[in-house]
Amino acid sequence: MLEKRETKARREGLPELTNASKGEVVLRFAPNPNGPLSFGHARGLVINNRYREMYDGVFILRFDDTDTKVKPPLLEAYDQIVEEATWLTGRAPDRVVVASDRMEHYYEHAQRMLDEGFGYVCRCSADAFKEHRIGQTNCPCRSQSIADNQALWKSMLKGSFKPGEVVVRVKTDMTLKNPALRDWPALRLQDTKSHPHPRPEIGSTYVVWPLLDFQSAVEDHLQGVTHIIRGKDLMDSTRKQTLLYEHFGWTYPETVYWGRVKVHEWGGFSTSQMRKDIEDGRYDGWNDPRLPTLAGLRDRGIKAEALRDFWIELGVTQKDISVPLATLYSHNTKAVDAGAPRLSFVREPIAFSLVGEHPSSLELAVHPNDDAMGIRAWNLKEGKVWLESEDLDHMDLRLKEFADVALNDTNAEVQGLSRSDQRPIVHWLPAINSQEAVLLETKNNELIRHRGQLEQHNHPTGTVVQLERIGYAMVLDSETLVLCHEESETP
RNA sequence: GCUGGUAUAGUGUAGUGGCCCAUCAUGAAGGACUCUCAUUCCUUCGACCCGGGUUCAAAUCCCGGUACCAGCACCA
Repeated sequence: MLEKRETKARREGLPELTNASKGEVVLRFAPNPNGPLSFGHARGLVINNRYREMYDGVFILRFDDTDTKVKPPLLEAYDQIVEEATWLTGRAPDRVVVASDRMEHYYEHAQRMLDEGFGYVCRCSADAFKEHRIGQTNCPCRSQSIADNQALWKSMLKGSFKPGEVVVRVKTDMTLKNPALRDWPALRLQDTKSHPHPRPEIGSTYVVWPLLDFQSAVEDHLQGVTHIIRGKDLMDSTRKQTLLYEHFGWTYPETVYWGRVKVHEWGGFSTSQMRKDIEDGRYDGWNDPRLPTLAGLRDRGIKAEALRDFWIELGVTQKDISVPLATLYSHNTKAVDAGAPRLSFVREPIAFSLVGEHPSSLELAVHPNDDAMGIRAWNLKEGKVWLESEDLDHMDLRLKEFADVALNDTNAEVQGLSRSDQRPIVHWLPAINSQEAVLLETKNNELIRHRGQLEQHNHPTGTVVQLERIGYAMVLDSETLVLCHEESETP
């Protein structure tokens, strides 16, 4: 009976990792620091970290910064990524590894590859080699002697070749079924004179640089990585690297893949494109609320907890998926509501004078479900109040928590304090308790500025409040707020 | 073209031969509560890509389609 119920129960959280035992799991996540972290990176961080938690393992953050031209690293990104990862996972990475600091290790292994004859220096052009790959024929360089390879390698290191002229390949088999695996390139040359590495301590020091598949494979072994969780676009990487591991006599880590994720509301944002757009001034910075970056999300009030719940819920299936932001927002609402002080914000305010008998002050709850959060005191002596112009299509309104009123030109006549009928309830604000403010809203990649009157408060910058009848918003400064969850575009 | 991968409600997800006329979340619609278009609670809607086969029994195994995605870069 009991067993039946257990097997029927829905699996919670992530599935078990194969071949994993507590205390012996080493995981890593390796972004390219060519910009700060994006929404998609959060998946790698969250999933890897949850597994670290489950198995009491080690989590490594690694910077794969081995390309200085196509995807040049951004110097500021290194620190920012560590900081963002810490924010997201609630914990600093156990280890931070920077590939560009580990070049000697990669050289050492390249050397060994040539010495032991499972790698060679190839002087074919990219096009020429492509022919060999398609035709399943060996290129002439493949049969060079070990001594020739060693000599060529020395010349490479000395800088006797130009980028594009020579490359180090892993000897696999040119007749392999999968063309992607045939004698794949492991290291190449980069012109670091005209494209220096942005880290000053690296700069133009090296001309020979490892490619991802080689660098990553060697580094995973050096760091003792046991499980790799990566996108399925890297499935062939696994196969290439497994071939290399066989040559070295190593055992390849267990791998798990996830599919592609698209967000309905965001098209294809690439880090390189965002970087360009920011430089061109189309966005204010990496934390612009319109951008799908971690910084952008954080700075408009999306909590790390919501991001974590979101990604754990999606799990690690290999399906390519497309998710609406509404799902993330629903997680964020859960994370934020109980602690969000309520505030009144009147957009496009119209002034009215309160006439008739009424109390001179009013006390409102900071949070309707939590008395402990205190009260808000409003002063009604002056009598000037703000109403939202959109609410004025009715002349009889109920001012929330206060009174039934009848509107005429400029007066709001108090008809009674208790609710007497089903007239609409609207939010409002005494002028004396309010100040001018702007509410930012992202919509269709635009930034809309709603001007209005905001209830005075002393919540610090970064507080997520709830603007009654509008939505959750984060305090940016004394007169600016940003809406956390923009309205859905497809109702 | 070659190679590999994936297909469960609108969107995600659970499910590894009988507990499944299929789980949970989200969404939509309705309702309760509430002096917010919030929160909370309740109800309803809605799916196993198609066609064969194996089996007493298939979402689950096999075969064949179809669709979508990825790799075949001196990017990561």
